[in-house]
Amino acid sequence: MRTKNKEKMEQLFEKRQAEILDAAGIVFSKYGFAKTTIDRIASQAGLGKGTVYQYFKSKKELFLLVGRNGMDRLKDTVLVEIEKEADPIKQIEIAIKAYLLFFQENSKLAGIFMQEQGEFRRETQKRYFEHYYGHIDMMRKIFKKAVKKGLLKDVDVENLNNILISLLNGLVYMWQAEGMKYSLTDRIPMVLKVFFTGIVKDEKRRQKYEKAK
Amino acid sequence: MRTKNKEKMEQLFEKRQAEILDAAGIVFSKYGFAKTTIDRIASQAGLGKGTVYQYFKSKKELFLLVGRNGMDRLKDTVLVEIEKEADPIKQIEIAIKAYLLFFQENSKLAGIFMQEQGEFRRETQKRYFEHYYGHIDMMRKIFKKAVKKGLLKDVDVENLNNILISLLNGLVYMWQAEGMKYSLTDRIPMVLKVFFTGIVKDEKRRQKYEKAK
Amino acid sequence: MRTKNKEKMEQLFEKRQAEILDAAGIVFSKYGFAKTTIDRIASQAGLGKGTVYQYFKSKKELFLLVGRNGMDRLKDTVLVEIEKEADPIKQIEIAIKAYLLFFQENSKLAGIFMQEQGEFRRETQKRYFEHYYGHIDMMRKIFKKAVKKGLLKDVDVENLNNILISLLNGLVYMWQAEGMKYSLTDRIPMVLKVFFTGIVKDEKRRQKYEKAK
Amino acid sequence: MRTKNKEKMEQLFEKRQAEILDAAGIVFSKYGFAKTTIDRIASQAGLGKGTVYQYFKSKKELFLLVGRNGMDRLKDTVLVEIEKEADPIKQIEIAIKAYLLFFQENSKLAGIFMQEQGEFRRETQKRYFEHYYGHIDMMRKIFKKAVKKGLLKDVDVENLNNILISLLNGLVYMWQAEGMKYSLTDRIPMVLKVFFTGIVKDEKRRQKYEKAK
DNA sequence: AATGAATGAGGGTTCATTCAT
DNA sequence: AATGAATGAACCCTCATTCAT
Repeated sequence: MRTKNKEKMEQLFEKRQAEILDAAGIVFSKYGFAKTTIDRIASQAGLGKGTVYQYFKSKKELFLLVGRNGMDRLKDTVLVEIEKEADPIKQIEIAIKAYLLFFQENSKLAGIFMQEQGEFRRETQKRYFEHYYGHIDMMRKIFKKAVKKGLLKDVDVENLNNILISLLNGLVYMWQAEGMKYSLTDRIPMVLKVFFTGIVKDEKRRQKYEKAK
Repeated sequence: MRTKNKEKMEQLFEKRQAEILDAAGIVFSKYGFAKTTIDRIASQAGLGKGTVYQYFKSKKELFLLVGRNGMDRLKDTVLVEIEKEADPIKQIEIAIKAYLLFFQENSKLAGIFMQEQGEFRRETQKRYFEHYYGHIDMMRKIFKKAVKKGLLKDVDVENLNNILISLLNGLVYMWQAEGMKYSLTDRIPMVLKVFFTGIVKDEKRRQKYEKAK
Repeated sequence: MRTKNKEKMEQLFEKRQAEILDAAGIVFSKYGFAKTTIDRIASQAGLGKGTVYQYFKSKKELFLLVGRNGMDRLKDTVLVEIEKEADPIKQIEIAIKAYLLFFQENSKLAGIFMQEQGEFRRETQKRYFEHYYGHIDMMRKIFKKAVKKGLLKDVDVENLNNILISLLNGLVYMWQAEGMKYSLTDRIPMVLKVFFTGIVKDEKRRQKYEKAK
Repeated sequence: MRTKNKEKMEQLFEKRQAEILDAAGIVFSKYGFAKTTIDRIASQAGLGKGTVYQYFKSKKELFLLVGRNGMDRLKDTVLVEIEKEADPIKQIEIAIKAYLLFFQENSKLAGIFMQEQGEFRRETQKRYFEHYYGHIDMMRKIFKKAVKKGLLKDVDVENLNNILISLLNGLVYMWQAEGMKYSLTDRIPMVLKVFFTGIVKDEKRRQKYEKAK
């Protein structure tokens, strides 16, 4: 009986937490960190201001958790998709698709990640990238496998991974910055084409750029 | 006489403005927008707080102008370099190099651009990209020329341009976010290789991704 | 049957009340009024926060009752001791001893009385002294008796009483303020000597101060 | 010129500080620490809230400084009076008079000292008594001199000093607590009589209490 | 022109109190 | 009767901006 009650309480607690996190995501993404007030988050969640503080100890923590939460979901989403495939090249393709689709569907998060970098980079640098890691590391392994199998050119995987992550982030940031006026996922074929095959036509010229590792 | 005096005054005014802008750049990049106080900017510039307000109407304007200023310098730098070359592919190569070199040498600006996106995206969206435009448009023309000359694959230039800008921005952001622990310019060869020739080795597979426009 | 049940209930109620009062005494004396939270009192009492409010209507009332409670115990203690003696001078001696011993053994209360004066003096002035009264009045009567019997100099009893109470309170306050580093009861002989016989040796000089009533 | 200007500024600064300290003294003594708002202090001083914070870094600091300030004035006042006399017994008499007169004229301070003890004793214990020290030490020296000269009974000076300070504090506290309904200075003759000559008439009984040191 | 003292709007946070379970 | 989740009033403090000198 007691145990059951306790469980119920915990479930309620987590439900509330999630509700507030959701509300916070909406408000933060709409107004940005600085102009968001706890009052607004509370009323967005249909709660009193004090209640928010029962679940999160500060505005900053709440903001950071919205971000972390999104990160986790991003990683999970990508992971789930990747595991459906065995071929490394296909996996890269899928990861790119999943990544861009995720932000298309969770566009609020793009702005929040950007803010987090801008506002809290100095303090959360390490923590921030620890969370990226799951994702980055996943990609790194795929790249390694692909190189090993001779499917990819023999390049430095770290470097390559860095480039892909940068490209994807950059696409999302730009999309956000331009007001999400176009479909992010529509860009996927072109991204794959460029990333996989490059843009230069002339073979002689291509050779020239193949030297890099 | 009068006129001369007036000119002198104007020169002095602009010199002061530039000094404050410099000071602001240093302080904003160190503490971020929110934690920067006008007091600190003033004392960094060796001036009184009130004086800052003689030259700029608000903290926000000052911040935005630091950004705009950087943007202008970025555009000019890239432009100057590009004009030294006639070959479009070389121009692209040069633009990439100049872009990354610029941020390596003006690393403060990367953080400021990031903040600007995070804090003021909502309000400055248009103005912000108007300034990117100079730069973006420049690239667009080069891509067009290259496609026309048959040096590049026949792809949608808008889309392609978008991808390159995203890649470069993404690289700079990530470099910043990771604490500028490595050399940004060292990545150039690899960036060129990927962007120009792609990463996939197997010809059959490459074909598959060439379909996109 | 019913009555018995009711009595039991009342006993339980009073037991709870006393428990909470105890807990409150501990917490208030440790953290002071302002920094004490009802939550802490509740958990010190092993109860829920809401329960505290079933027994006391506010934090302030609770605090004041802790004080009043202590007062009552002080008065009772002194009274019990005094009644063992008939001689007024002895009674004064005993009262002084009992007073100081009480605070030595209930040192928490000294701090609480001090706070009460500081925080609530303005509002509780009358109520506060009504409770002192029992004690003060007791002393007054003894002084009167002693003067009447010619054991004490013929001085204004009100005034004298005031002085003794002040002296004792002052001793306790100072002892508290200095961190209770010494034994309060060790001071008793000296207090008696001063209060009963004064400190001036020279008889001529003594005469000079005897004029006051 | 510059120097003169600087001096003027400093004078202005100190004048403002003193004004705020005064205003704070009035408000704190009227409402107590907890119920005093910085806003009220500011408006009492005829200033804006922010200005108070230019001169004092927190409400607490301000409160503590009001106290310390009073302490210093008390010590100075007593010192000045004492130095007018050479005879130790007279000096004690004068100190008692000056002490009680000071609080009669600065009755606000009594409440503030009380609060300080109640609210901040835990944190300021040492600092608090360091400030009493000037005063206490002064008295100690007088007592020593008086004992040495054979004017006082040969008792432990530390202990005696403690008793006098306690008596005086106690008188002030009680006077405060009872609403300052009577004149504190009117009590002086009686205080001197008791402290100097004691209250017991009967010589045989007096002997009994003379044993203590 | 340069200054920095004065200002007060604004919001994060705490916690006594309430009330539905 | 006991509980503790929900509440919102209350207040400290910061700092961009103004303005008199």
